[in-house]
Amino acid sequence: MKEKPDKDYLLRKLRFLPLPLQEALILNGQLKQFPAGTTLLREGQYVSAIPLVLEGRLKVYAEVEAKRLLLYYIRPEESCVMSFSAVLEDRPSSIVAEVEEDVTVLLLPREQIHEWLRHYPMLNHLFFRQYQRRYTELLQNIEQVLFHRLPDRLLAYLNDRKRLTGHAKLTLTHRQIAEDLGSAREVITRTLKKLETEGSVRLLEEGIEIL
Amino acid sequence: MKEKPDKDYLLRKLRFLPLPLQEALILNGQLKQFPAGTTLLREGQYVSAIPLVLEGRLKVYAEVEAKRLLLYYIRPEESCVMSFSAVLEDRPSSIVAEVEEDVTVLLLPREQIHEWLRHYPMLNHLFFRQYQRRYTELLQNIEQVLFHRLPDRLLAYLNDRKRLTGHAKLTLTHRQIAEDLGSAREVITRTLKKLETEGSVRLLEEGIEIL
DNA sequence: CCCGGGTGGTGACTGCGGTCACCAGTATCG
DNA sequence: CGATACTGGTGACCGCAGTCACCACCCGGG
Repeated sequence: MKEKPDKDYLLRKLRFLPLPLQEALILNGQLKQFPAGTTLLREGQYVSAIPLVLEGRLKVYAEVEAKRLLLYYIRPEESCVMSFSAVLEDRPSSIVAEVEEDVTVLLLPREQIHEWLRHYPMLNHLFFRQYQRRYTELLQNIEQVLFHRLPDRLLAYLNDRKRLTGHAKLTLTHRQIAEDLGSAREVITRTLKKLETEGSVRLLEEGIEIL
Repeated sequence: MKEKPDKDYLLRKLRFLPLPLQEALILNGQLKQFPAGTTLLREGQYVSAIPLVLEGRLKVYAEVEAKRLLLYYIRPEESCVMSFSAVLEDRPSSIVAEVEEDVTVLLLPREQIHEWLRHYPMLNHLFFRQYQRRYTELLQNIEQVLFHRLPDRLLAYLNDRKRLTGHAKLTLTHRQIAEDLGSAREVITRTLKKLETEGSVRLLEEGIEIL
């Protein structure tokens, strides 16, 4: 029975949940930290725990034959719906999760999940909301891909990043952007130039400024 | 208090659910039928009930500026996740639902849903599975759109239809296919020809045969 | 009967964006 | 110091697929 020094931290981070659920999660969850750049989950892997992000940010991709498409970000108080399905259906993951900003996650062991879902309506509700959010996000994404041209998609992406980071100046390489959008580096360069002449962005040495 | 003559029918169709839940659904649900071609739900509409399909088939589209993309089908014992979110979050629908084969649906009033979700773990589980299924379907869809060419997408679509209807001969117009794939009629004609020369399909007067 | 609506079929054009090849600038490291 | 490996930048090319403008059918209704 080792005393958990993290308990105060956890209690603070889990305040958005009802108390009995907090206790259960703290007792059975596993607190972990990962530095930016870590790949938490690869395609085809099985998942043994559902991650609940407390701090930092994860990026989730679909990956097909070395090509990637950014699906969504996981921010504090959020979780990963793909891991839900992997756990609830016991199927391998079809996505890739990477750490974008150093994260602290609470790993919820799959054994207890079903029971918790029954006992704590709040957790159930949280999971539902997650599914619903991710679904509409994915839907918007597919609409972007199918019905909008690259300039629009790129601008939408940049605005997302702006909201996400809180900065109007983004320090992203063209290559990174290309990967997130499933496009090519040169194409992004060209398109950014185009957006600049249109006055939507300004290209600086330090990064891209959204106007 | 009118006697429900549909009760036997409903009991038969709801056998996949536990008995108390069956009773609750039968008591409060509304049985409805719609002929093929009916549009049940338009973009921007609010939803007041969650449809549970008992017979027939619905088609669900995303619609953006007169362009469509087929998202999924709803078959017996299934429901519509977009209506979940519309009900649970009280937001307007962003999709279109059409009847493809005459359907019988049981409409579950939104007022009771939350309570049922709490009281009947089975319903809760059913909803989760629905979300999960739709999510992976949508994911596959987006991968198709982004990473695969039209011939592949078309072939995948045709094989879906084959599984769905059970017939290897499909009676679809090129226009219908184009709408489902968010493409254009002429393009589908061309691509079908290409698939025929490759030996993947055979074009007959009565329809398309999948080989 | 013709007319209007639906089918499928085809050729020509076009543009988006992915690919290739290459260049220059900068930073890091042995 | 040169070697290497990142970055962004650019011009040429080209293929997929969306669009336009047709045509030939076939069918049902007035």
